[in-house]
Amino acid sequence: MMGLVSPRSRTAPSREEKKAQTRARLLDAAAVVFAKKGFAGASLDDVADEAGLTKGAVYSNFANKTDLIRVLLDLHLGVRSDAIPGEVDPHLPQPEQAARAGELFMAMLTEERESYLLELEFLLYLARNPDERNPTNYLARRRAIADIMQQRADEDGYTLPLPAEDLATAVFALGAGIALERLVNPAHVPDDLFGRMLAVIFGVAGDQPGKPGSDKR
Amino acid sequence: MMGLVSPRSRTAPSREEKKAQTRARLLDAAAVVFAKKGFAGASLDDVADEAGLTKGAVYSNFANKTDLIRVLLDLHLGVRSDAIPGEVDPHLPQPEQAARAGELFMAMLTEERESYLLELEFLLYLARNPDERNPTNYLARRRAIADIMQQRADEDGYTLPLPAEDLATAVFALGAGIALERLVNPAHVPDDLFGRMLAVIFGVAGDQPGKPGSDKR
DNA sequence: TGTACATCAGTGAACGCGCGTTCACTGATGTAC
DNA sequence: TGTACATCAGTGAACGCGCGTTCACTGATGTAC
Repeated sequence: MMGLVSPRSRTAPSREEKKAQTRARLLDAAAVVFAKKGFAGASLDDVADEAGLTKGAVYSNFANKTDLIRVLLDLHLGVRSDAIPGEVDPHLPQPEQAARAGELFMAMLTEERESYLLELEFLLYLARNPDERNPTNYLARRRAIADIMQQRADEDGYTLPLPAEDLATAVFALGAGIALERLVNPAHVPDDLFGRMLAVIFGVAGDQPGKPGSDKR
Repeated sequence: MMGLVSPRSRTAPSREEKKAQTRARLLDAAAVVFAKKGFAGASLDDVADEAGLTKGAVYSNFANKTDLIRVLLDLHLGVRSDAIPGEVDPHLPQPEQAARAGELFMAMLTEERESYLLELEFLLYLARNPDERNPTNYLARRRAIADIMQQRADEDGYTLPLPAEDLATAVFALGAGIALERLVNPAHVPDDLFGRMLAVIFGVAGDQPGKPGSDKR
């Protein structure tokens, strides 16, 4: 998100700018390192090294390791998959929307295995530290998806098989479960499984095996 | 003086027996402690304390911490949910089978939160250590479920919406995702969500408006 | 504009603690006679 | 049956290392005049 080039950019960067930059580098490095080794398994030296800095830089920008984890958590959780509904053309027929959404999700999993590892680490952390303020915008995200699903169902004149919010929860859960399985056994999960399941769930399950003669439109 | 007992129990236990018992106590303790703190976060002192023993007992029974993790992994992975299909009465109508299986799964989640935390820790471990021999009997379990689903579909005369193996993968994934969400936000996942989704997926989702009554052959 | 001083982000070394691992030992169990 | 020795599971102390955290310092940036 670099906007207009400020006059500053010809000058030496200000202290504030440099500090913000350092902080960002540390957070990026932490995301990489924590995904790879876990919160407990990764050291602050690992993080600093990955960022090309020293541990002192970490302590100059964060109170301690836990604080770093919390800030990172606020920054990352759930960001991954929020963009998908907006990228699916709502004018396509429903089964193709399902297939397309499934495809996008699977592509994301493949490209950003690391993000998902980090997210799992976050979820475990939250599950083990329930006192921790839960920064999930989970309910807002779920409502957003639920609204989209309801709206498209209304427009296209079909009925959702479950209340929209519950369906949204289930779809998230299915995605998370598929992601998890893929993380451990990539070969066991076909690429189009998520899309096909979406089609089944939304009740427009195209052709079924053993049922010849079903026509695509 | 207690009366007659089996000869063994009057005798002092053999060395071998005592060792096996110690090993079992350590493994139980490790399951508890690793679920609570994670592999990296929990120390062997924690494990030994939980078992009422000392670290030396751990090293007398396992080569090192990694070995303990591996043995525990072999022992626990996937054991949780395998029993469910056998507990569902196959003579019930399909939607009730779905509801019943969902109910059993949810009850298990609630009662054995710790087991699922441990399983997640395992999965993360496997995802991060792909060299590790993957001890999952995952494929066997999947095939077993797939066979059961196929068989019941055949008997009751309906068609599975996806090839049985893929459907089994998806059902596992849905369960895992629901479990994950529940772990973090127990209140956000209705108790009967899994059962209702199973009913939807298996195509007997009560009445769907706009779809004429499906007849069994 | 230049000069002198103040600030403070990041450095690098140090500290102390907890951890995984090792090891000499002990005392109960097993074995030979 | 009893006696003498061997074995070995588990103990408890020790070791060394890596970690989170602290701190005196440095040198670039900021400020006052």
